[in-house]
Amino acid sequence: MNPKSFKPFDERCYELLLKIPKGKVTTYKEMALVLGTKAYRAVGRAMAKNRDFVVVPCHRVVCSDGKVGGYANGVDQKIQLLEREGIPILRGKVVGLELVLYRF
DNA sequence: TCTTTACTCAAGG
DNA sequence: CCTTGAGTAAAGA
Repeated sequence: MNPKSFKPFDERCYELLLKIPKGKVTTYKEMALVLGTKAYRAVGRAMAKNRDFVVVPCHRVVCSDGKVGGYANGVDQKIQLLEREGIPILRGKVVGLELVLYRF
């Protein structure tokens, strides 16, 4: 067994996402950091292709700037979901990202 | 191999 | 606000 027998990159993202409690969010950057990579894009890309808008709370992932980023089901939908969980969003950006940012 | 992509950072306009 | 360029990793052609 070699130390490189890691699960698919996508699966890693999902596991992390599932750890995010309600009312909290994470950034693509934090995800990549925890996964031990710097390919912030790979994280977002994994979501885009899977768009687990039911299995995985990918709507709780935003940009490091607090910008909502994107959503396979529609960015507007993502914003509604976040606001519903108690996360205020203004002009497509999370208000007080640090306050709702879940750190692993 | 090349291009595109739900990213990020830095720099210039 | 915008675009470039560089860094990085995965999917598709």
